[in-house]
Amino acid sequence: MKLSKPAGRKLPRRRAPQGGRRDYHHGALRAALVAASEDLLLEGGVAGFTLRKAPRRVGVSPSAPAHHFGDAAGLLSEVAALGFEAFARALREADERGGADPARRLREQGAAYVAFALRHPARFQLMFRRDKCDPKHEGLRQASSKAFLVLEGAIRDLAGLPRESPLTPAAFGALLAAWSMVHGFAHLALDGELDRMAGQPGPAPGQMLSLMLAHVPQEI
Amino acid sequence: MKLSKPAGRKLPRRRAPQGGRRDYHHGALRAALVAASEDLLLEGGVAGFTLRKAPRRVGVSPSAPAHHFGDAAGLLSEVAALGFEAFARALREADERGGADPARRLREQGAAYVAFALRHPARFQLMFRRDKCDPKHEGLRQASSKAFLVLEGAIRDLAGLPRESPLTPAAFGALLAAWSMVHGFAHLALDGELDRMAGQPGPAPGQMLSLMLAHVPQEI
DNA sequence: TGTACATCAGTGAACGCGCGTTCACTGATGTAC
DNA sequence: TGTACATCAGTGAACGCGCGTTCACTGATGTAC
Repeated sequence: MKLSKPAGRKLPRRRAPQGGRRDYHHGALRAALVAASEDLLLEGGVAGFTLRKAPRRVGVSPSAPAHHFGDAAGLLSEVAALGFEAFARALREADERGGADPARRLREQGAAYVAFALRHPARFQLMFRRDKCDPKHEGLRQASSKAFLVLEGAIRDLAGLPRESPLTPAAFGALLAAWSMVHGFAHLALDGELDRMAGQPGPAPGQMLSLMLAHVPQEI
Repeated sequence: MKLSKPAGRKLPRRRAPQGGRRDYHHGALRAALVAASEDLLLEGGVAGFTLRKAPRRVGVSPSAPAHHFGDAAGLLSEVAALGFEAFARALREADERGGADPARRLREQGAAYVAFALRHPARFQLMFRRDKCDPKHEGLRQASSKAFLVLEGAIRDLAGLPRESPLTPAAFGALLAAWSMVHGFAHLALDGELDRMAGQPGPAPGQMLSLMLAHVPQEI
């Protein structure tokens, strides 16, 4: 029988806000579940996440997450939204590093895009797996559109278009080219295709990115 | 109790090679399992495939696939290898449509790359999920490298490099830019990002591709 | 041409596992008076 | 300031399910003599 629990391995599972007292209430369970989910994603990708593992990691019962998030999509949407917030921040910082030159801003954003994907592969993977998320999650929708607007801003300035006007077809093409390029590079790198290519004589993976970024649109 | 099977719903599960006789031996089980797996991938993506569903579809016992493929990775590797064969064929045909102009060949390949991904989303998804495949599968290795060489060929001709020489850094950058661009576009399209973008005023998804392909490297 | 036997191809019941979800419950917290 | 009570937050056992894998088995096929 496997019904008895493994003895003596109980980690202190809740924070004790004052002194050593154990609380029935966790106090910050919502945030703790999000953090645990990020760890799970990092370790096993989207497929490695389950709605049981996250509470287990926090030391809480399997039914606890339902209280805060409903189901898996609810929890993952929260994680993805936080990912997009950080992503948008990274893109904005890169954009500022580009100074007054829109072409340089675009290249800096491209480098930051790939860097984010490689530094946070789990977040990145999840962020573009909307099928795992709740399409009605407002925070996710807003955060992702925030990130997109940073890219669109640089394209707009490169094309000399004012903020409100619709994009011209040429500007649209440049936006798609830039976005697709860095997005594809990130995927190829994460899927191991670039390592496989590096078996042949050629530049090291680290140099590949800057060689490619030379082809980000310079003018519109 | 659920032990009894649903009555009267047994499809004829094996081919009867001569007349109506039912064989104990399937005759073409290997191919049938591969075909069933492709259907499963199409319906539910990589996550929708299981090693039990494929034989169930063919009308064969759950332990049958082990005989031919060992495990899930073995079966999926076969599917991925066939996918890469078809992919390489599509790229080669596109390359030929480009005639004597290497830049045009590259653009045609780009269009074919995306078209293949959108027409065979399940195959495409699996082909770049090597974690689901057996890294030692020889057919898969060869088929994928065959596809890659079609792309490399056009880049080489665009740069005026002979077949055997290593790629120059500039040629490498162009190769990465072209590949990443179409690969990223395919992913963005399959993940629904382009549809989401199409909510705003802008070109229709069908036009997006050709607007982007204008940015495929034209010279090296 | 016939027969014995090895090998091949597939069966089907059984295993233990982790999953998502449900359910009646209980301990802690906040609020009204 | 004290008390009653509603609400909130989390428990833990139980459910039915589909999964991958194992196992002894058996029917069909191919080969040697």
